[in-house]
Amino acid sequence: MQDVARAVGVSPMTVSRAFRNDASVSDKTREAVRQAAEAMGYVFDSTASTLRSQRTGFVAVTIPSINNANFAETVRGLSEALKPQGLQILLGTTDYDIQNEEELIEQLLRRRPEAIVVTGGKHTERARRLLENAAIPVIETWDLPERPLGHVVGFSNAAAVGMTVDHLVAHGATRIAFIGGDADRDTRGTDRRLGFIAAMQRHGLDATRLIAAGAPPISMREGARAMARLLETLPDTQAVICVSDLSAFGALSECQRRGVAVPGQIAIAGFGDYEIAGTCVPALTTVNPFPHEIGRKAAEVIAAALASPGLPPQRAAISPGLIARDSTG
Amino acid sequence: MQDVARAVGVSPMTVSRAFRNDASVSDKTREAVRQAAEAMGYVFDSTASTLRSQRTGFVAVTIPSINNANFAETVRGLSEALKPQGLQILLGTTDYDIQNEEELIEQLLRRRPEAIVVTGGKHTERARRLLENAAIPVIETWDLPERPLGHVVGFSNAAAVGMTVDHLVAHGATRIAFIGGDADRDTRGTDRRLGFIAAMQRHGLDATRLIAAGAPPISMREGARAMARLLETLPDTQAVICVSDLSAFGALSECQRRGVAVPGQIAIAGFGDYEIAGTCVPALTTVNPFPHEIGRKAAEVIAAALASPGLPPQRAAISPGLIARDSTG
DNA sequence: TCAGTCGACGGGAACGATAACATCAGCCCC
DNA sequence: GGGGCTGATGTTATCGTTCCCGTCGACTGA
Repeated sequence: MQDVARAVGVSPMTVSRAFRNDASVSDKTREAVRQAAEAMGYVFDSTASTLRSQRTGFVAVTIPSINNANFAETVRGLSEALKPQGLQILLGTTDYDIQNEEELIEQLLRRRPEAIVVTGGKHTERARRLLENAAIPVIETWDLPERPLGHVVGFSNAAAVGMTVDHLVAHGATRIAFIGGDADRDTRGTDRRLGFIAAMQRHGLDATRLIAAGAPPISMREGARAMARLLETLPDTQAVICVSDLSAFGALSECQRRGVAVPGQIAIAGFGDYEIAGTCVPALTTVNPFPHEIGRKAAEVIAAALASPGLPPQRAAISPGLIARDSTG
Repeated sequence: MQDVARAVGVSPMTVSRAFRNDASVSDKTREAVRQAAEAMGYVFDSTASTLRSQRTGFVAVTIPSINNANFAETVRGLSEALKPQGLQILLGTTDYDIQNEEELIEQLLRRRPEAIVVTGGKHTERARRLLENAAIPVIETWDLPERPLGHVVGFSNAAAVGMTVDHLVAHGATRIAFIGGDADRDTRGTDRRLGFIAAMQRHGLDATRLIAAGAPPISMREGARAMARLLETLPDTQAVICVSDLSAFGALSECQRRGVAVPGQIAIAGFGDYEIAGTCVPALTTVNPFPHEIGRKAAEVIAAALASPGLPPQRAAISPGLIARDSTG
């Protein structure tokens, strides 16, 4: 910056101002600075700017996996809405593990983000402390935690699966199964299973047809294997709800391989409204949790919280939408 | 850090050393520092460390879209292999546009990454200049550029599609079509189309059955629409290669809706070995570009380049593997 | 004409760590 | 016993910006 200043014949302070568009610099000077910088190959150094101004321009985001269209959509929504505010996403993945999440959160906080968005509402005690001490807006997403850390933009995974159960029951199904992961690692998956059980009991139906398909997140392949197990052990099942569209599609593919008619012999529903759910034959009944909307709203909350630091914790509840398609008749 | 130092009764320098595991500090002191920091809720500030040490611990990565399982896998491979080296990924998306890429690269370079990984080998002139001036290792991936900027970890998209053409021709197909995006925006998609044309000509076959399915990246839905168009305009087509497995699955689903037998009436091949290709019925013939491997190797190159600054540009060619499945007989 | 205002720009200190060098006690070994 | 070495710690200056305050000339309006 010194060098650029010398080249233009101004002070470093003026160069600094020229690079930020807000400060009072004449257009002529600004243009001269830009050109000199471009010619010299100078690239502004945010690390120094960050230290002095105490503004990093980062928003930290944790998601379970980058290889998941739903979370990717949330990140995209966030990113799009944060960009005009001059904020950039610093992304990390937890691999569906709250221990990893704790470590990741610490890593991210060292970078001094201006806000942090986490997926889910279940964290280790130390992670909670870290987030509380960070003195920045915290947004929990994809869940409606009972004991929120700060702001919340999410929905009830249990209630969303309840909608699917209601839909199947309305179509006359009574022997309904649930395919999900087997551990408590994926808390959203667990919530969906619990939501299934609660809804079945509410209808006075048997809620014990639970197929555990391995360590979450369960893939198409695991969904297929789980369906094979279901067809063999509980062949009179009329409908099955899968923890995600991916496993639901795997289940559907297994039926196709075995010549089991869907929905004729067994109805299948998924979760997430992945693109595949609308494309495959028969198209899958699913629930749209509006992942992009979650990201967009989280960005709005961040903007509001940064604008007025005393803002009380916001709670934006998203209403997932049931999408009834051919796979459930 | 001052406060922690006071609490423990040492100098800030000792605290600094205690936080980095390499320096010579007694175990007792280190432990005392950790505990004091934990108790006081102190979180290490990388921004300051970064400025003085000129080490950010960032590796910048640009990908076209976060919502793509192939690129996500590359990022995962990178991330896993960089973590043990104490490097963290700073991710940005270009939305398949080299103008966006230019802007993104500038944004990322301001953060002073220690290396940068870009997807593809086509960039604006200014982006090339920025990368060359940055004086850090540059790794181009998912391509084998003729005029590389630095290191390369990739494969020839054209040759990969050539393998698929060879496979179909070996199975007796002569009237083969290609479904892809319509613009030059997605350079890898364009390379695949050109590779298709070249391979067809090499076999002395008609290479004009090209279906343009809209602005890249083309989705399942667009693949389905393109297949509808293909079946209507060129009904004697024996096989079709799609620019990705997603569009290939869309094409397959359209055949299923129309009762067109796959592979009996028309064979379908995709690209990318997405999970869906191995799950759907019939399973899709595809090409595995080993995206995770690309990420892993890129991380290796980064490690080598950071260890020995004079390292000549590396060129790691990945050999994509054809996976023949039921969809091509 | 002159006080007041405003826009454009400069000087010096500071953000919170760490590189580089200095110090110092304890130990080893001839 | 003293020189040399090693491990643990302290001191000073510094990374490249920006905050804070100040200066200076031009313009305005009575």
